[in-house]
Amino acid sequence: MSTASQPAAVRARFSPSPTGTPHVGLIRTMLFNWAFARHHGGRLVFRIEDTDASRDSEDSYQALLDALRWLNLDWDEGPEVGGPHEPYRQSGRSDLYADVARRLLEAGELYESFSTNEEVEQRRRAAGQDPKLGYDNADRELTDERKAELRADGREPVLRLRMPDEDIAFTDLVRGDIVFKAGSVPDPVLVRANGAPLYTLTNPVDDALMGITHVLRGEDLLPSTPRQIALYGALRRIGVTTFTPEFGHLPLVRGEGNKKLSKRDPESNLFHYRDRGFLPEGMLNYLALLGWAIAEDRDVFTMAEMVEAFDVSRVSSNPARFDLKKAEAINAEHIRRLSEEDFVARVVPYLVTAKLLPENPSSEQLATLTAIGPLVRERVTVLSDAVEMVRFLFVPEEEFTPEPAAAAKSLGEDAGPVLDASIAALEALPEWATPAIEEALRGALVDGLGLKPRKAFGPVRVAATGRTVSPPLYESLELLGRERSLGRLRSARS
RNA sequence: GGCCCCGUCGUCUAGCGGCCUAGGACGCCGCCCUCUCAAGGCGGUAGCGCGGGUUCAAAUCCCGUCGGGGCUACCA
Repeated sequence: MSTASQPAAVRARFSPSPTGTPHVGLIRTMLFNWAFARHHGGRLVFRIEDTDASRDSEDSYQALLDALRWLNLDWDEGPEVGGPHEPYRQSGRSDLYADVARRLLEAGELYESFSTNEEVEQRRRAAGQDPKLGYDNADRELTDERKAELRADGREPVLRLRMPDEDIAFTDLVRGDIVFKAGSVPDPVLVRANGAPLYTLTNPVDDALMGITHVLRGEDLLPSTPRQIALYGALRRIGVTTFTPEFGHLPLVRGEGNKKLSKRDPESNLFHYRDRGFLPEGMLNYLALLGWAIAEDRDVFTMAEMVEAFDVSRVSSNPARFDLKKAEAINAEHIRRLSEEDFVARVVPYLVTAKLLPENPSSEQLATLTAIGPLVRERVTVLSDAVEMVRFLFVPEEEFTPEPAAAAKSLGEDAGPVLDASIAALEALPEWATPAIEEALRGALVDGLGLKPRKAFGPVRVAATGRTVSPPLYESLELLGRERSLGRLRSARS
């Protein structure tokens, strides 16, 4: 298909419908468009396709903005930033569509169609064909008299696009040459009988009006490409645009099993990951891996590096399964790369949500968190993991109590001597610091009681932190302080 | 059913005719380190769907076949 007059400057776009919660597949599409536009120094247009009032919602629209802002994916034209093609929400562009539709109809590119689904189905059956073949283009050559009769019957027509009777071929940016045989795509409805424009009209018309040069979207939209290219032909003939954009179809993101990740699947909800404490950079890095690789031997990278290296033609055409384990591993790596200060800043909101810290933590609390930070940073895969890991440091003393399972395992009968020896050794300490604590405990338990290190510290750990798994013990005790540490050991003893 | 897309370890991928005895990552298993858990180090497990053809040579090209997926609305 012709792409003559292709402009030099890249203009990509992201054009979701505000339905439901932001979906990881949708965000992956945004990410690739963003990286593509940024890599080529082009512009990214963000457009909201809200022409279906029954499904769209303001909440979903707000959630979309929220998601993009959280991820730091910005756009050059669109909601909240404006641009030369306002408005960027299709619900505010009705007049534009009506005008283009009228011109298309006058030029004979569109025609009035009165057939109901039932009638089409009947005709298909009568001809011995599968009704699933859809509309049969039967209304293409309706006479004015016939149309008048139908109108007199109280019927109102939809507007359909007259598809060309030839193969439609194009070169997909990720898949290469694709051909749809002539006659395999029925004339699509572009405008409803009530005059409301459909996605089939609004999407290509806006792309044309906004000068979009590259359309990167999910593979699920591949079958709609021939009719869009056909519409583009019509739009060029009536002078709405001078070129047809290039198309690239991104592989589907699948969930467990082989099915496309559905919006109904909780694993597809982007906010689910944010709530658990995925970092934006970790999430984005993983999403980028769904269909793209920065290098043969590397899979952790920053967005700046992605922008630098991104190349659509290197996007895989295989569907990709969303693998939570891998996503977590990538995220954990990004967490470890955080500076100490940054890690603390990012983890605070999760501690606040867990009610371990007040909205405005005291400088003392922040100092404690900063001290324990590096030790927990390498032990979490998502930020919310930090909550249970530092709980023992921030929980009100009267509420502190070892986890039952941990207590059952490590604070039984034989823990008595261990706790007694620990208490005695720690009480005698002149200085409450990690090296001294270690020396005292080792002396009392390993040398004194002859215990294996592995065995020796379990009861102390559970008594002091409440869990069998904790940050390193001596550091934890130092931060807990002499008073609280000894208090907990004593109460575990009784 | 029709149209279209896809087929390399369990998963994501590298591979674009010889560098492949198929590389990396996650996962999984083992060992080391070790106060728990991690992190880190070392090692291991596992794959070109199948059948033809082209070629001196095929994971790479062609055909077929089988399998998976998407779409098939007056949704987007």
